[in-house]
Amino acid sequence: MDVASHLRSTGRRLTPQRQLVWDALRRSDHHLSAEQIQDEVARTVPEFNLASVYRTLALLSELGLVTEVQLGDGRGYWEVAHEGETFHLHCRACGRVDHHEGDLVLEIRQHLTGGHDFVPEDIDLVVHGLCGACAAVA
Amino acid sequence: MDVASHLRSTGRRLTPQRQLVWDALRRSDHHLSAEQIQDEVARTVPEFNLASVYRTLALLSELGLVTEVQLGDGRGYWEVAHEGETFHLHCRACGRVDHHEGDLVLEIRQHLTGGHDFVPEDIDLVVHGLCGACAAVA
DNA sequence: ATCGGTGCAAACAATTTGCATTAGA
DNA sequence: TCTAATGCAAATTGTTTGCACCGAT
Repeated sequence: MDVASHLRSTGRRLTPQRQLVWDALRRSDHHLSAEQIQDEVARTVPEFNLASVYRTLALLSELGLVTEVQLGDGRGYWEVAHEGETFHLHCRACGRVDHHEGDLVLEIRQHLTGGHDFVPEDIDLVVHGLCGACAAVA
Repeated sequence: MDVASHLRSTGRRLTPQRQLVWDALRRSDHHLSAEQIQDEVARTVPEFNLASVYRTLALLSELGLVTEVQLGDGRGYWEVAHEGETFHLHCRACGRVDHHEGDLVLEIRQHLTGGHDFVPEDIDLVVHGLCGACAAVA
């Protein structure tokens, strides 16, 4: 589950930059934009290059180690890839994003497989609304 | 259901540009990006301004007449707003996008309302995969 | 005659890319 | 060593905005 082996197995090199981006994502409990990753890494390695963040994310994504989520504000947010299929609960008040494992996405897949003339692959499900805390205040 | 009345009722003006953008969307059987709308309109009115397309889309969206969909390529696609809740089936081979009415989105809403500590509002569901025709060829 | 709307061009923001330099393997 | 990866800055892309002019009401 470490980057090193994933990289080596595809002939890629392990660089400090890649390790740092990966570490930042693992360490974080929430989704990070490319710029947030840069900021995070820059806390220990100032002047960390943003282009490297993007290139690393593209690579890690290709290797299936990270995933991008679109939350509706036009920029991409990244997280360590999950095992099962998950969807996102995005609070419009505090901005927090939770994942939800569970069988919902699977149900969607099954729903589609029966009858609809379509072979589902990736399912992007983002639910916008209010998280418990924010709903309580409102 | 025409733009004119919607605009007038909110004190907005009906301009040829707005009418043209609306017509282009109504006429189209699929989702259009801002640039595609410009191209479409430009067939009858060359030199149609792209900024006006964006401004018109923002306005029509605010009035609830059109909706934006994010298909994953970073740009926005637009369609005339639907009555019920729908989701999108996006074919990665031919690029076609179908909507699906039906109770799936409603089920998702219900699923969330029971137990999960979250108040769902907008549900963005895009299923990427292969449409019937493309799946047959593959 | 009023403002609201348009066109144009410049501003923006997120992401990508070309190229010379650096550094894993 | 040898080629892949980085840093930097410039280029792209989709979208937004400031402002002078124009036109729907």
